[in-house]
Amino acid sequence: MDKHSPIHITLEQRDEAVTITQWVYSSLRRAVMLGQLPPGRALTIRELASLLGVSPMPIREALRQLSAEGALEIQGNRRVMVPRMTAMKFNELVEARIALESHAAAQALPYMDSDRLAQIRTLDDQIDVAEAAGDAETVMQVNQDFHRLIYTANPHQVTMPLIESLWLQLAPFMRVAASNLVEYYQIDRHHEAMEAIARQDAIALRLAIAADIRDGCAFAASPETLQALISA
Amino acid sequence: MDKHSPIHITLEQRDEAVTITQWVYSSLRRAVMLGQLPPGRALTIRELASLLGVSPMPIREALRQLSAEGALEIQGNRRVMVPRMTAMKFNELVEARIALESHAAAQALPYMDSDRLAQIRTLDDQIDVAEAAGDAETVMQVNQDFHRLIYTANPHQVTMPLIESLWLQLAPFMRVAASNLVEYYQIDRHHEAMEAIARQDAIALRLAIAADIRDGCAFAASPETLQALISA
DNA sequence: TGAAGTTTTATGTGATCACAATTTGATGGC
DNA sequence: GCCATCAAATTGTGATCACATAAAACTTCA
Repeated sequence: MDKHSPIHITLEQRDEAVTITQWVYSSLRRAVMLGQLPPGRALTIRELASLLGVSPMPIREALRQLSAEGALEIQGNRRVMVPRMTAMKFNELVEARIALESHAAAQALPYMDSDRLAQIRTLDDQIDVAEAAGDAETVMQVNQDFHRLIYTANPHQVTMPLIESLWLQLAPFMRVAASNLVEYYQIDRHHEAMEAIARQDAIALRLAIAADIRDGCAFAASPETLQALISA
Repeated sequence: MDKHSPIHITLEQRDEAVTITQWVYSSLRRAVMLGQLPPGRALTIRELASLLGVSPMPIREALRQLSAEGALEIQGNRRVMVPRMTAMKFNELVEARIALESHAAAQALPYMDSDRLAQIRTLDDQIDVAEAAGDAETVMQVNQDFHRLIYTANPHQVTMPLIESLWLQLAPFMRVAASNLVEYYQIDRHHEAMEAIARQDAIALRLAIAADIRDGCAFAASPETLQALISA
């Protein structure tokens, strides 16, 4: 049944109030985020359907949505797979993140209030704890929440879906790299960002976000790491 | 059969080599671009199916893809529609365009060659012609091609899908506004951009692109025009 | 032994159907 | 005249099926 490598997806509890398609979507989305789907591996509808225990229909819809979001790629053969990464593409994704997220942060700054800043500080503390425990998985997860909580201060959301798309494209490769090395440098950048928010200093915030992203992705941009990611 | 207002979609010729879903997708996409689908109007799968003369299945897939791209919006009721516009959201979309496209232009600049620049100049001439003829439709169309041809000089594309998403969200409202007024100011900005490309001047290119977008959307940002768009 | 041609299998696409939930339109009461 | 209530119609969701195409496996020949 398995073409090349077997696939294992950690299923989450199925909520009755939600449609099967939505459940399949979030399941597959997390599988992509966690790097559970090998890049280049062809995903067949029927295989995923039996894997998740549903009919092919919700799988089709979820795959199309994920493809539209850049998480998956539809080849000419009409086969769908996790896109393969290249060093140049990785760099482009990081640069796009910097451009979009520093902009999103600046646009969100005027809407920031003390409540939200307090929540952001809480997340930063959680990252601290996870970092000390060497839990790279949680660090990445909460780090995303940290960034999202900043950008979503802006009630007129147009950038967040675009940013999520970039995260989806980077995540499977970031994770492989992150497992090698738990970083602690981000703390400084996060503090810079939080101070900039407190001061309502847009320029400083942009710089802090940009530096945070660049630092967080720099280790993966080393030739040997990238090579490992690509061939993986 | 029609809930509130009747819908008319200009169908393009169905290419046999392409799947029905793809044809439906491009048809609906263009309908959104041309503002043929009234914002807020609920789109039902069966209605579109009979309108396009296909089964509900390809419609479902196309709607999901367009929703993932931000062209359509799925409400809690599981109803799909063209998102309504607000003045603030319009502004956010324009600012996001500026941030993303000026970045994309700068990232594409090193890859630009004389062949592509010549093609870009050709498109600018076509805009000139359409402008003189008062053909706002063609102006918008070719103007998009103009921008796209700049950004896609970069062979490692990650920003173009994001930019297309912003275009999709803005287009239906831009068109309504553009029908009131055919602009000619863009020519200057386009010349600035092309000169910057010829000089490989990234900063000047960023400024030209940003100014072009801002100018092109400024007329729509006037309170009265926006009000007309929102209530339309 | 290896490559080309043929058969067999697997897969995506699209149509049809059943069902539950939502919306709509009518009805009755204040 | 207006709103709550209920019945009928509509709609999205998901499953199953048929078919054309692509991939894979097998056979055959050089």
